[in-house]
Amino acid sequence: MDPTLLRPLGGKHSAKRDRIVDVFLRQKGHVSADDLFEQVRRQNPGIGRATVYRTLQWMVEAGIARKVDFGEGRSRFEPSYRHPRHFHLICTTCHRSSEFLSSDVESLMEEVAAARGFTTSQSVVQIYGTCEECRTGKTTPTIDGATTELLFARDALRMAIATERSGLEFYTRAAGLTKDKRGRTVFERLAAEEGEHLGTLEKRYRELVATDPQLESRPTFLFFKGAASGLFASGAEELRKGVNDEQALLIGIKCERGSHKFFKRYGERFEDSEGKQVFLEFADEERAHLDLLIREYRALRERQGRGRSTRAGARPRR
Amino acid sequence: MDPTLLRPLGGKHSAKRDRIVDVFLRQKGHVSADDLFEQVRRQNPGIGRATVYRTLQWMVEAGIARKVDFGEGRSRFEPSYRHPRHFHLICTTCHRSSEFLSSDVESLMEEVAAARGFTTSQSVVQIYGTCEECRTGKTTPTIDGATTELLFARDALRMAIATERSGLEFYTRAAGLTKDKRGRTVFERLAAEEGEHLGTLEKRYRELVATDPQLESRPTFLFFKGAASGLFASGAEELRKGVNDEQALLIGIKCERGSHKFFKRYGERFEDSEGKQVFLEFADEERAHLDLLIREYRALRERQGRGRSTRAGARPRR
DNA sequence: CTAGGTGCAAATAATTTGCAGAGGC
DNA sequence: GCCTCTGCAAATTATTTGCACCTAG
Repeated sequence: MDPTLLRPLGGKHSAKRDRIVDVFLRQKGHVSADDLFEQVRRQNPGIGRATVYRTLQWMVEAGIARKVDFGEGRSRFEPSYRHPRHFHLICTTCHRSSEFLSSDVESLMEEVAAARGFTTSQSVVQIYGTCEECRTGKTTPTIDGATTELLFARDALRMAIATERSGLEFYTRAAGLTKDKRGRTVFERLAAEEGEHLGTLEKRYRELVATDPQLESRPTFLFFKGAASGLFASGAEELRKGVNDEQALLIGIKCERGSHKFFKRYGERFEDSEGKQVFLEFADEERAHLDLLIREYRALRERQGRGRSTRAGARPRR
Repeated sequence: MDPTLLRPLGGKHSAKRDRIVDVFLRQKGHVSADDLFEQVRRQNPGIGRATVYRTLQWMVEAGIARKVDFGEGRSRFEPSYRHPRHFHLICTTCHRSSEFLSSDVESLMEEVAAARGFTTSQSVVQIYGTCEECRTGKTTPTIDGATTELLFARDALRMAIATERSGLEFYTRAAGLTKDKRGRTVFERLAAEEGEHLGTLEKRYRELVATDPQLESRPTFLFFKGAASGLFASGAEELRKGVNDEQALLIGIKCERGSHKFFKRYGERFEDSEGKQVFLEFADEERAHLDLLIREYRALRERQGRGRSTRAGARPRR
């Protein structure tokens, strides 16, 4: 995680190397070795080109930097500590590249690698083609390094909001449906908490958007069809079909499991430490919800005299 | 599709260029420009290095070749006419690479590109890490260019067999379950046809495996979680829960739709023209099954006096 | 006849290396 | 003091280009 932990790997400390690393980490987009050399040179004459190359090489080995190839005949580098794996759409006409993140692609790649007994250290996804602008002449807002962190935050928040919104709907509906009084109280409590989360997230979202008026109109950065977005929504859908108390609990358990995973996964990737904290906190709370629902489910079954048995609750966490 | 169609693009014919293209297309793995130059030189002295470079450049533009970068400081090339998009697992220790294909990754990438208004010409997925062999010392069969087509056929057949097998189970079970005589006949007929398909596919599979005794033990090449593999299987599962005639038809419709799509998609990619034909033929037949089921579904509803209405059948094809 | 293809050798461009000296531990 | 880092310049490597010549259409 922390790049400084990796730094000592290669040998002795050196002021010059530290300067290079420093300049590099401040970089926004993708630098070529020579770009970096010039930048370093400007602030710090007396550093040789070879040292920059050597340091770059060492940073890649140490996992601080990632080498990317846009097919221009020279390599470019990017700091790797942010989004361990983001991908590139590369326009072969204007030679600009825009980034995106896709959890779905990531997890599929993990599966494939695992199936082949391959231990992944890093993955590259590059899609070459023609960008909208080059094809139609219409200007589209570009995504440069500077904005990716904002976009990440924006999209993660959007998804979180969608999740909480449908969570709220789900629990409200479930509370209305549940006959058992105790169960109803649980659902009401959860609804209240989701509502609170929703408020927090929406506030953060508004604040974020306020920092950059164009932010909302920029294209999607984070693609994620999995767990989060549709989870509670489809749960609410199921409720509409009519279910009994027990089924409602089971659906809730499934949803919270996904929800917890979502907040955990993206919380860890947040760069903005405040945002990260919010997400990780929520992850914990969703976990607590999950446990609550599981307890409730067990209690229900026990009251029904069926005891703990066949399904769910059997693996309360993973 | 056919590379020869693209050949005239760049200008005049030239015997030398043709020689280079020829040697290149015969290549199995990933050649570097210099590798190719030497190969060409061997058979055909008097061809200059520059010409090889120029031809390679031109082949990439024309779509005959694909440039891949394994981070060795030089480019490698592969013929692109086979599998438009396959991906690489690259071992950073032994520097060997093995290929795989994943429909799921492909379709996700298509979605992302489309969402950004990006027209894709080619995509690169490279996963760097350590292969099983380098990590454990155990030797694993490698996949070289020579075997990918066989592996593709093997995996496509395996999936097809699994599909047909569960299709057979599904229809047999459905026939047993259906009360209506006419409906039963339909299911029986479909069961018979799936059984026949299954026979054909198993025969092809046996023949294929006979050509290379090690084929079965090689690792998976084609990863595909989507539509096909689990479709009928989950359909059969649903049947077990108990459904009425109408529901059985609806499930069948869903399954056939996926099945048709599967055979179509992979049929198109088959290199072996006989295998291709089988798949495409099956795709047509599955389509016919689909139409039959839809007709049957409508008839059923009409007999029940409910007429054509709300769901399914509304969009018989897409 | 002429635009484009080709060989060779020279040029370029990115990156690496040899070596003498500097600096951290 | 020793081992590693560093700057500089020279070397190496992959790829491109200039130019005179050749060849298909």
